[in-house]
Amino acid sequence: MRGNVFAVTVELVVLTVRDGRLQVLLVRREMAPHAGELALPGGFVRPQEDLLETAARELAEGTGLALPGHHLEQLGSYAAPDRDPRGRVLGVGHLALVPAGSLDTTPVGGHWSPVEETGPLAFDHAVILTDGVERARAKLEYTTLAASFCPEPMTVTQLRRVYEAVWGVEIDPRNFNRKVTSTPGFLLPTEERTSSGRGRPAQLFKRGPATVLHPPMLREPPAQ
Amino acid sequence: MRGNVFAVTVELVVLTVRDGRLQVLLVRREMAPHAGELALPGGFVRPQEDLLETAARELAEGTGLALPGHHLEQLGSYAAPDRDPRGRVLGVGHLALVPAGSLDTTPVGGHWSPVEETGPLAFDHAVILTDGVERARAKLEYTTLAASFCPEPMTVTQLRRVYEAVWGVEIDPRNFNRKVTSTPGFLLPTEERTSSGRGRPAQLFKRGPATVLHPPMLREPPAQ
DNA sequence: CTAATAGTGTCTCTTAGACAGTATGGC
DNA sequence: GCCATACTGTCTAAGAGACACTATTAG
Repeated sequence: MRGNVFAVTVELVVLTVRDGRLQVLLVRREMAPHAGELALPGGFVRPQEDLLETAARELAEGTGLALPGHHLEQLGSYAAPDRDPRGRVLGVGHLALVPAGSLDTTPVGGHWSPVEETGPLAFDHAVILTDGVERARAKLEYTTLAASFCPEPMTVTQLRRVYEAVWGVEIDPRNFNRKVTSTPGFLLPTEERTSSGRGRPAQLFKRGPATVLHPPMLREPPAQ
Repeated sequence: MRGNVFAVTVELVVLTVRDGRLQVLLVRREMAPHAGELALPGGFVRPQEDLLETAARELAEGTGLALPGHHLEQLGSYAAPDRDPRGRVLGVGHLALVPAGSLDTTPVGGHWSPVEETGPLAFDHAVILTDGVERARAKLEYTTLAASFCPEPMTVTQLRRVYEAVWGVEIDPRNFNRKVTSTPGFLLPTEERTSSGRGRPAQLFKRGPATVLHPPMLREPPAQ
């Protein structure tokens, strides 16, 4: 067969919302190259694996979270000739969204870091992280993906906190409530309500079958 | 280095609008595997090339079109273990949009086919084609990418025909005109007008600097 | 009672969609 | 004149943003 020969890895951008901020799962590399530096979790694709299988396996190994039940999608591939000193390595970035609270214990060998406070990362992982964060921000606009950041069941306020954390903006609670509850299939009401908490108990919802938002929820102010 | 070894190819979904229909550039394979079958243009990534460089080179070889001036973006990677009988080959799909009329001569070794009328394609190229078409359809909603399908300068009607062909819908010319001319930076008016044609001459526009549409142009009817 | 959070209602402004009507060319 | 295409104007309905207000809990 003609052509150059590559090793292929999968890199994971695992995002969650903790303490009101968008955070990413990072690991410290134990082996060369870039030993001791922070990096995205990931690893080599095995002989009989498809890309999504590798990503799901790495997610399970790194966080203990299993599919289905968590959002996982491919971001894109990165193959600059000099991105890995060992030779030509093509990295396929993936985006995973996990609900807050599903990883109360610190994940094995990794830790959470606010996406705006990650220092330099190994390889080109900073670029992959930027692309993953932007993908997540964009998808909140026109899909119901924000619910993937929330445990089930959830309150409308929890969902709104996700939008505020991911976009870094404040959203009017009343207009937000009207928007999400009037979008068919976004949130399915249950009969239950929150029990703890200081104020009036909130109604609990489950994720609905809708995947796209029509019309979308736009984040940018009417740009001048 | 651990891990499996891959060959890496770039596959191109080159789209244009001809005769009021969305069409894709296909080539007939000369060599095994899948000799004689229709396929997307593409080829192996060379030792010192990045993915976008390979895609630009293949686009130039297959169509004679050179970057910059044409839209080219990565779609995603396809790496099912059995997608190529020669062994493990990872294919990176790319989407290219070329203006109608920039390829009046039939491209070397290829031909245009309406996207709804392509028969079976070699490898998993039908999947890549579907993903590319859906990406193009989605991007028309919230970007100014439709202008990449038009030669410069263009009329508002030409731009509307692009939306109608890509989405397969009819759009009210008057509302469309109001929408695109009131979006800052989408179309830049010129002093020129069309000379040939049967009716009133139309004003000619150039592509503006805007890349995103705020608010977007939604394609789906208020779904019930 | 007060504080805190949840949820509803109302008004305005913008914009999409559905039309009618006018303008300017070729023939 | 006629026809074709380009372009403008007007009305209506839907949704976003900006508020005031009510509801239900803990203390």
